[in-house]
Amino acid sequence: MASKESTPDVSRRSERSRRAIFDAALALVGEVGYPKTTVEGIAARAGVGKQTIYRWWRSKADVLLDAFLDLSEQAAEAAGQAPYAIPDTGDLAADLKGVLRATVDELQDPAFAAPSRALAAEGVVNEELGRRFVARLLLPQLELYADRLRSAQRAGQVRADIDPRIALELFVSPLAQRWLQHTGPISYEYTDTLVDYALNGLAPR
Amino acid sequence: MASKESTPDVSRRSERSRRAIFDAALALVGEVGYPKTTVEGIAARAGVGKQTIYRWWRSKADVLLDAFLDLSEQAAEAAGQAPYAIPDTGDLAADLKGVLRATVDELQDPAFAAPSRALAAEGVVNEELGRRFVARLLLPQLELYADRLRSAQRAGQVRADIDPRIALELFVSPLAQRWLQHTGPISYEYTDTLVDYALNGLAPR
DNA sequence: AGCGTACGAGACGAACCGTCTCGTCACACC
DNA sequence: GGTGTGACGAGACGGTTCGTCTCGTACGCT
Repeated sequence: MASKESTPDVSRRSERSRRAIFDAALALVGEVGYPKTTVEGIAARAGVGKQTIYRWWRSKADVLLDAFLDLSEQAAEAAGQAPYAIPDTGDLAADLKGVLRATVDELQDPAFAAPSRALAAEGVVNEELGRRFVARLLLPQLELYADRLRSAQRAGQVRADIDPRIALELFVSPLAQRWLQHTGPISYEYTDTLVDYALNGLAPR
Repeated sequence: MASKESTPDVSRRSERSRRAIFDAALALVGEVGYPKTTVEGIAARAGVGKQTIYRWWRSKADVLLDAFLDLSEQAAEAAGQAPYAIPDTGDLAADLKGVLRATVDELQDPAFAAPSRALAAEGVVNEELGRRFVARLLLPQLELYADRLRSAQRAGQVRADIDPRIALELFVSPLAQRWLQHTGPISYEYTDTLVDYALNGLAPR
């Protein structure tokens, strides 16, 4: 006897509907924007009853989070084995600049940017969803930077007393803020500059 | 003959209603959250007809932006003459740490944080409003940091070839991102560390 | 084979939306 | 001061979406 609140019988779930809902949600967010995307609209486009959505998710934000996670997994598989590991050529500055340039490209891709923006915005105001978004998407990404910085510490290219988890924010957060809040333009030149400033510092050497 | 689209006769506007709407909007956002704040709710609480709100603003986000700008001005006046100018004692690190600590306190204040969060979130997804939010609130703040950094450049404490507008992001953006996206805790120790890392760089000196 | 349950479809009341229409009253203008 | 214009509070209105519910159908465990 399953608890009344728990999700229904997962083994009988229609994979076909699940995928159709993901596709419809991502498409709608890209086409009409997040605020105008409705559960009814998703259901209609997916050829699915509303109840089927409400049976498995609690809100449209929930649907979009799962849809985006699914999209990310697909993208990761398509991109090859290691999902977005940061290269380690021994040249820290070059490695970081390369990854940030790839991120810049990603942020310009509407298919990726629209749902990502929507989820980030929802997370700002809805703490519970925000924490899930961060834990499942953002933090794993940040951890890759931390790993690369630790490697640089072992190589003596970064001071040993530096906390990698904070250090990475010096170049990641500015890019994130410019993108999210439109506080400035985004370009390769900009991210390259961030890396240079972060590694060398603002004070004269 | 005024254009049909322009705002109605401003000289006949009720200041009483304007203030009541601001108070109600800020109170509701703080109490029930931004998504559950409605135009009808604001009108009812302010003791005002809905039309009076739609006559002067286009959306609840617009109302909240004006309400928050008003709140900021009041706070600035109450805090004294110069609105949040960054002190210049000659010790750049200490000055920055002081201001950032004050910002940390501000971000913990619910009366200030709730509407600020709501506007930031709306701005992420609504670019037009986002740009106004940034132009009228965020950029003026950032310019103060840029000014302080330019002063430090003249004093030889910051390299002359550094772009102050980008440099300030090294310590401002990480704090912003942690606060907005809940990517990590916020504390004096954290912001102090950011300033140290940014000024001295991650690489060994 | 059959039972159970997820499914598509859509009806339902509730909440808000944004527009509109009242009658009232404050204030700008003369 | 007197007058008339237009903003005001109030709320009715149709439309949209919400989240719940109730059907009959058909898929998939056991």
